[in-house]
Amino acid sequence: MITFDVFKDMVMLSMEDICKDIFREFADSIKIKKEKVVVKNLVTIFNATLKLSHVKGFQAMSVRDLSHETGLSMGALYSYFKGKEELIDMIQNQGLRLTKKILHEQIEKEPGVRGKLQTAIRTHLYLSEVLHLWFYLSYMEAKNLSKDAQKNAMANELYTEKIFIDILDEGRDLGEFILDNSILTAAVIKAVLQDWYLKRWKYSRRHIAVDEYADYIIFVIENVILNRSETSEKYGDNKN
Amino acid sequence: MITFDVFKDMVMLSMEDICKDIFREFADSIKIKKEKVVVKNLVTIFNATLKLSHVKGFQAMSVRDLSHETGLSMGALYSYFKGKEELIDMIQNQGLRLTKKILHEQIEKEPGVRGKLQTAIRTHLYLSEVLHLWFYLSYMEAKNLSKDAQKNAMANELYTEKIFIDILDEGRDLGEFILDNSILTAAVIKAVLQDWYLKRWKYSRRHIAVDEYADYIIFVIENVILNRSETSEKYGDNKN
DNA sequence: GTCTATAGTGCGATAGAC
DNA sequence: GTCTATCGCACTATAGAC
Repeated sequence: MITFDVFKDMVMLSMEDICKDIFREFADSIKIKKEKVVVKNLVTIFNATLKLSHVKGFQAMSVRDLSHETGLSMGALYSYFKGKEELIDMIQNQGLRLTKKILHEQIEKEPGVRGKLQTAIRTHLYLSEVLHLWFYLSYMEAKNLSKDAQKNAMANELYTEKIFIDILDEGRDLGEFILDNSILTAAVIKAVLQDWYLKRWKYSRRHIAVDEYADYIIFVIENVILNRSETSEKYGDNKN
Repeated sequence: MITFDVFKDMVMLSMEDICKDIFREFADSIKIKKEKVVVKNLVTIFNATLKLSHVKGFQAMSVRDLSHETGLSMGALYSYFKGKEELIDMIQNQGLRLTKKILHEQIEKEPGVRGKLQTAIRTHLYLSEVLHLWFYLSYMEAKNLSKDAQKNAMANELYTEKIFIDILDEGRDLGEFILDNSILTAAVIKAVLQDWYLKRWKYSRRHIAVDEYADYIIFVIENVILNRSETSEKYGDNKN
C-alpha cells in the first residue's frame, strides 16, 4: 500500500502529461502552437480557475477575474479557450483522465479482492485530497453548465461507482463478501467518499486526517460485507 | 412509525405557517403589508425560485426569469425582497425551520434510542424527498453566495449532524450501541442522507424508492453499532 | 399593490496594435 | 504570443405612472 506523500508526488508528475493531452485534444480552440508555452499557461489557467471557482463559484467568476489572477490579458486567455464553457470542459477532462489512470494503476497492483476494495477507497480519498479543488468544481459547478459538462459529471460518477460495483460483485462471487445489493453498497461508498471533499471545512475543522477517515470508511463498509469476526481485527475491538 | 404519504401532507400544511413567520421576520424588506397577499405571493416566489435554480442554478437565474415564472413584474418582486441575496436567505430560513420542527417532532415520539435513530434517518430522507428542491438549493447553491447564506448552510449541516451525534451518544451510554466515534459515524449518516437528494437522478433512474434506501441505510448503520445477531433480523439474513 | 420604463453596471467576446 | 480598447448585451435595481 502506497503512502499519501508518495501518492502526492506521483499525481503531480502526471499533471503535465495530461496538459499535453489536453493541448492535443483541444487543438482547434487553442490558437497558440508552441507546446511549451501552452502547457505552462494552461497549468496557470487551470489552477487559477480552480482557486477562483472554489471561492466564488465558477458562474460568478468572470474572465476578468481570471485575467487578474493569472496575469494574462483577456485577449491572451481567449487564445486558450473559445469561452468559459470550454474552459470547464477542459478541466473536467483533465481530472477525469487522471482519476481513471491512477485508480486503475493502484487497484491492479492488489491481488486480493479485499485489498482491492480497501485500495480503491483509500486511493479515491487520496485523489480527492490532492485534487480537491478539481473534484469540488466537477461535482458542484458542472451541474448548472452546458449539457456536455453535466454529462461528463454524471459519467464520472457512474464510472467510479462501477469500479466499486465490480469489486463488490467479484468478492461476492469468490465467496469473500456477503452482500445482496452491490449497487446500493457502492452508492453508499461513493456518498461517503464524496463527503470528504464536499465538506472539507467540517473535517479540517475537526482535524480529521485523510487516513483516519479512510480507515473508518473501510471499517464501516467491511462491517457490512464481511463477518464481524473478520472486521473487528481491523478497527480495534470497537468497544466503548 | 409514520408513512410517507401522511408525512407529505403534514409537511405541506406547515409550509404556510412558516411563510407567515418569514413575513414577520423580514418585515423591513417586504413593502407589502397585507398578510394574505404576502403569504400567497411568497409561496409562489419561493416555488418558482426553487424550480428555476434547480434547472439553471440560482446564480444563473435572473430576476427577469423569476418575473416570467411567477407572472409578477420586476417591480412587484422587489416589493418582497431587497435583492436576490435576501431571497435565498428567506428560502433557507424557511426550510431550516421546517426541518428542525419536523425532525424533533418525529424523534420525540420514539421512546427507545434505536427507534430514535431509525426515525431520524427515515424522517430526514422523507423530508429531503418532499422538500428536495429546497435541500438541493440550500447545499448546492448557498456556498457561493453571501457569507450569511454560507453560515446558514454550515449551521444547518452541523445542527442536523448534532442530532445524530446525540442519539448515538445516548445509545452508547445506555449500552445499546457499541461505537467509539460518534462524530465520524454521524458524519457517515449525514453523507448518505445527503446523497439521496444530491444524486436524485441516479436513484430515480434506478427506480430506488425512498423507503428502500432508508431501509438499506439503517441496515448499514446498525451493522456498525449493533451486534451482528441483532442487525441481521432487520434486513433479511443478508445472503444473496 | 402592481405595473412599465429606464438608469447604471459589469459581463463575454473580439479586432487590431505591438 | 500578448496586449489594449471597445462593442453589444443582459443584468440588478429603482422611480414614477396607474
